[in-house]
Formats: sequence, structure tokens, C-alpha cells
Amino acid sequence: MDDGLLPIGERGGAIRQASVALILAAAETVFAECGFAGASMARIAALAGLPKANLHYYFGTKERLYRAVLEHILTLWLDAARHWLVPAQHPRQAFAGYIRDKMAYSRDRPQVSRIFAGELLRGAPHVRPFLAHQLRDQVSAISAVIDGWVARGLMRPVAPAHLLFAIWAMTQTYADFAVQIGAVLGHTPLEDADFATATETVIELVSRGCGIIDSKREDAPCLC
Amino acid sequence: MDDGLLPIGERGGAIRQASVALILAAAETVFAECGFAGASMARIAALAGLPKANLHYYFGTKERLYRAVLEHILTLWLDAARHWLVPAQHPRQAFAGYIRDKMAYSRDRPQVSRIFAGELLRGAPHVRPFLAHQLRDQVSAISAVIDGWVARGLMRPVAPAHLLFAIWAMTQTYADFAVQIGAVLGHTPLEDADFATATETVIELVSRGCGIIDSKREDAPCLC
DNA sequence: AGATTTCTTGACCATCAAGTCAAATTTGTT
DNA sequence: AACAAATTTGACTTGATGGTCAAGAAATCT
Repeated sequence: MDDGLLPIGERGGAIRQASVALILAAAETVFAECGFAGASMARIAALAGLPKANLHYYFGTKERLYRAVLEHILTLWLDAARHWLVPAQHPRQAFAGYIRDKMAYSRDRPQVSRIFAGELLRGAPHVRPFLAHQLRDQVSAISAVIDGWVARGLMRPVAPAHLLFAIWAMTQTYADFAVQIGAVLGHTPLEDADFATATETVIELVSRGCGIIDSKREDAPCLC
Repeated sequence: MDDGLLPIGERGGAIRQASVALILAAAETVFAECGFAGASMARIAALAGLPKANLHYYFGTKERLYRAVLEHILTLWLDAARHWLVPAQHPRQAFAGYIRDKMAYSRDRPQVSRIFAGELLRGAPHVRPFLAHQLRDQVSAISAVIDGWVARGLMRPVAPAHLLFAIWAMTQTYADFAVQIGAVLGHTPLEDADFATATETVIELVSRGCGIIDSKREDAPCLC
């Protein structure tokens, strides 16, 4: 027997797990392409290779299916923060590692970023609590770390939250608005070289922009 | 008589112009809130205070109405580029002016940015040609200006296109994802002070990040 | 004023998508 | 094997939505 929460969850027989995974994967693709309103259960079902009634059997409603997809995404979002938590880490490594990770995600899993972007664009009707609690707490924690670096003279004073907003924006734009970037660069899809240049550009922009002193180098940027 | 293109356009009697403007304004709001798929003609009509059939009289289809809204947006997008064209302008002024303008737009007309963001997120089905031609040409022109500054030693070498992507991303995130920023900062909507801090943060990030030398200051950042 | 064009509007239609259902089938249990 | 639970599936219902239409009201023209 199940633990009371019948559908969704990770528990259940092998058949359930397999079907749920199949449906979630298809849903992620379709929601990323069409958004919540634009997606249809029929299309998700077709992509999953299952009859539509099957989706309703496992997830009840379109809304519940969408929430299930979102749940997966939110955990991924928070996970990327580990870069800040390495104790006694130098800001250069922390920023570079975080940016590299986020950018790799934009390249490898753009769908995840796009679903989240669509959700925010529509006013975050489903993830408002997440933003106001988990994400907010995480930003507070990271801000404290950054302020510590500033206090120790490792970088110039900045508004930590806004710096994070900037990093999120610069990295996710390569997933969310890839068509635009591809069109401007003259080729679609984006190539590995594009992401390499982008990563380099963002890391340099942030490192120099924050006046991060690299103790291993001699040409340390000024703190002015 | 009209010039052959019956509906839409700016020409026509006073009644037509007034109705069209009313509908376009309502459509802009609803499309920004709900996206193309999520918006309904009935809702736009209600917001405009007109019967639904009226919208179809002037615009024919939902698609045509949407395209009309987009057309307006695209011109605004291109207009902001004037900052780069001032001849013999110092990069600091150009960047700061452009960022200030874009940020002000995110604050004052977030709907415009959101509709464009939604369009890109769905793969730009309606504006692909615009991206590949007008926008691409404009980026080329601006890139040339930036490369000129680099050549004259006014800033360090950067990938101009990616720098622009970064600036677009950082400024538009305050319109497109305002809920997220508001939730993290702990208040909604965003206040003028938030935008002031954001503008300052982005300008400093870009100026220092690009190693822009300000000839009027003594504490010029290093070019390293 | 009379004719003509433009505009307004409620009612109507066709389509499509979410969600339901019950019967059939498979799987798991004793 | 026999029974119960889980799963599959096509057919169906219901509601919303984009779009149409024709008749009337208003504005414009001669």
C-alpha cells in the first residue's frame, strides 16, 4: 500500500514509477515549449506515447501535473548554491564556479530554465511561496557570505542581492532567450563555442566588475 | 477611402483611431499578463470596455491583434539604441546612458518587456525575421563602435555581442522577473529605490567589468 | 435630406481541450 | 486458481474560446 498520498510521489510499483517518469519528461518538454496555458494534455500524452486518460489517472489535473514538474525544477534551482557554501573559499572561485554551473545548465537543460522563466513571467502563481521563503533565505545566506568578502577587502562593496539578480539574468538568458541570441549571432542552435565565450565574458564581467582581488595573480584589479 | 490596407494602420477616421488605440492598450496589458495562448479575446474586450465582436471588426483575428501589439514593441526596442550612435561619445556615457534607459523602461513599461520575453520564450514564432535582420544589423553596428573603443584603448577587449546580451538580460530581468526580485527583496512591487540600486549596480558592473577608463577621474580602473 | 459608408452589438456556431467514466485488461497476492 | 488491486483505454461530457453574422445605429458624404 501507499503512504496515503496516492498519486504523484516517488513511491509505488515499478509500473507507476515508469509511467510517472515518462509523463513528467514529456510534460517538461511540452510545458517548456508552450507554457502552461499553451500546453495541452493531448500533446503531452502523444509525446509520452500514452492515452490522455492515463495522465489524468496519475496526476488528476493539468495543474497538478504542472506542479509536479515545477517541484522538480525548484530543487535543481536551489542545488546550484553549493558553490557559495564552501568555507573559506575565495570569491573568485565561488563566482566562477557558480557562473560556470549556471551556464552549463542553460546549455544542457534549457527546458528547466524556460519553464521557470514562464512561471515568473506570468507572476509566479505557483511558486510565490518558494520565492518568498526558500529562495529568499538562500539569497540572505549568500549575501552574508559576499558581505564577509567585502569586509575582508577581497572585493569592492556591492549590493549582494542585485549582484545575484544580475548573474541569474546573464546566465539564464542563454537558455530562455536562446532564439534571440542565435538569431543575432547568425546560427541556431547555439554551439559550444558560443557558451564558452559567454561563460568567459560573464565571469570576467563579474570578477572585474566586483573588483575581486586574485591573490595568485600579480595584475590584481584595483579596489577603487 | 483608405489606402487599401483596411484595418489596423494609423490612418482612418477619428473613431477608428480611438477604438484601435483603446484595444491595443488593453491587448498589451492582457498579453503581458497571460501570454498569447493564455489571453482571451473576451478578456481584452472587457478591459477595453467594448464588445468582443468589436475587436474582430478592427483586427480580424487574435493573431493579427497580437502582431499589431508586437509591431509597436519592436520599434521601441530599436529606438533605445540611439545612445551608441552619438559620435565621439565616451564609452562610459554610452554604456551608462543605455543601461539607464533600459532600466527606466523596465520600471515604467514592464508590459512591453514581458510580451517580448514571452515571445522569445516560445521560440519567437512571430519576430524571428526581426531578430535575424533589424536586430542583428543593429548589434553589428554597435559591435563596431565597441570594437573601436577597444582599439583606441578606452576599454579592455570584450566580445561585444555577448556584452550586449548581458546588458539586455540584466536590465530586462527587472521587468520580466519582477515578482522574483520583489519576493527576494521582501516587498512588492519594486520601489524607485530598488531601481536606483539596480541601475547603479549594473552600470558599475559593466563599467568596471569592461575596464572603462574615465578620463575625468583620477581613480581610473586599470585596463589589465 | 437622402444615400452610403462605417461602426456597434447580441446572438450564434464550430472547435478544441480538460476532465470523467466504466468496462476491459493486467498485475500482484494468498 | 481465485481474488483483489492497479492500470489501460476509448468514448463521452462540459465548458470555454475564437470567430461569424446580420440587423440596427451612427457618422459621413453629396
